[in-house]
Amino acid sequence: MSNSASFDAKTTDVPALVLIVDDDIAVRKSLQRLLSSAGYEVELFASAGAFLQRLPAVHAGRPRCIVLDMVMPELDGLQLQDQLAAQAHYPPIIFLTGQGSIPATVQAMQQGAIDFLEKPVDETDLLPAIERALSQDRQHYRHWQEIENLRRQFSSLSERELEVVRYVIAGQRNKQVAYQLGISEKTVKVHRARAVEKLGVKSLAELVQLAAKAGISPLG
Amino acid sequence: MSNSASFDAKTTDVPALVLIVDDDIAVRKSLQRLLSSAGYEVELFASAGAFLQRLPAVHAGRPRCIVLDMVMPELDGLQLQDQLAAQAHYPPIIFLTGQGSIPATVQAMQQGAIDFLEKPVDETDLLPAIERALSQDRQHYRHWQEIENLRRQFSSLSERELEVVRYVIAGQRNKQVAYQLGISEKTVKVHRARAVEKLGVKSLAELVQLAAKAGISPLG
DNA sequence: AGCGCTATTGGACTAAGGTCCAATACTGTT
DNA sequence: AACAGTATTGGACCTTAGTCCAATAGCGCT
Repeated sequence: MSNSASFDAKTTDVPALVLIVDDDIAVRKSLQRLLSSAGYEVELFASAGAFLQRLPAVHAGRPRCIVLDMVMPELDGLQLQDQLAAQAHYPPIIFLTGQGSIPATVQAMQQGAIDFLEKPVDETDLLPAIERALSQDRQHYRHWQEIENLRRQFSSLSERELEVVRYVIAGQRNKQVAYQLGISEKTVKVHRARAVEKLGVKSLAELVQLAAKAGISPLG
Repeated sequence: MSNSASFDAKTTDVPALVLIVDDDIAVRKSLQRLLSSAGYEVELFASAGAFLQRLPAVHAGRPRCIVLDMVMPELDGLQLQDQLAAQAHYPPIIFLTGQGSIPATVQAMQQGAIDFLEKPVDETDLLPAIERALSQDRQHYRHWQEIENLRRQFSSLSERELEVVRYVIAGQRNKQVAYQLGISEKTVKVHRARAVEKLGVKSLAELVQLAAKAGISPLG
């Protein structure tokens, strides 16, 4: 009836998920042991390709991060990072590397990696890095969720109502809006009142701020 | 002109300024030669302390960046970066290092360095890094300047006027504002009109958006 | 055809905002 | 003491905005 599957995955206490991508099975197993015993849920991937297949199913409603090997056959770590950066919300990345170079480190960090560690990795380095990554993911998710909720509210407006709102938040008078839309001022008032009611705001000031947060651009 | 074809300092207005901090005089001279011939204005500093003394006089109105040696006696590069991070607008930092370690690289990048290069540095690495740094500085400066202009506009309001504005952008009616301030509604109208005139806005919507940009927090 | 949603308009009325006018009082400066 | 700036208030008047009420028309769906 209404819109599609609206998941209100209330981030109660979902266990954090660490996604490990490394072509060396010994490394995977070792990391899994370490991170599992530290209380994280862990998934292992032997290649970037396998990881990319799984990623769409990894729900964003729980804290996640990626522990990513730098050198791998086919897609290497930096290339995978590129792929991820192309999409909207991807988990924070912690790079691991056997013989890391400074240029590679710099590039990874410039592209947004949250940390870059050398193998063999010590847990006193890895665990804090994981926590920072998860913390960032939580924060990003909360922010993204807030925006999404706003978008959902605005999508409950009819086309006309939204149109009116866009003029109103641009500072136009009802009369001007009516003229621009070729309708009567009365109608504008109705749409405006409906919009205000649907969005649950109590003043024009609130409406303007809400629209700004939701990224609704003014018209006129 | 002939040897640095693609990376001349193409600052349309003010010449860009590169601040070089290195305890090795040979490095300083070499960088000065390279960057001067590339069209940048250059200042040299033999220590972090000397640099910090000079910094307050470096005007933010021109594009600037810092080329910073990692290892130095007394304050080293990372410590200087810490010092700088404490203050409001500091120039983007490009690190140089003789024998860099990956942890140091990561730390520098996490703290906001724009690049991290190894000595001896090649100009095909350094010049693009400088341009990125200057570009970022220009952008930050424009943003900072915009905020400052807004703050200046708002500081032209009287205390009372600003107070009224803070209530108004919170969505309060004139009547409510009058009650909260213990003055009459008429007076609120006057202050409000004055504020709107001083700020050069034509509607409440604009006022709200302007105040939000300037970081004016609502009241009530 | 009937139902529900959306868009549209009108009248009458109240509340609020904006704009003219003019006035008093306190402050700090010259 | 005279002056400029700010804060304050009032009245009269007009323009907007918001709120009741009620109504018509198109659209897709059952």
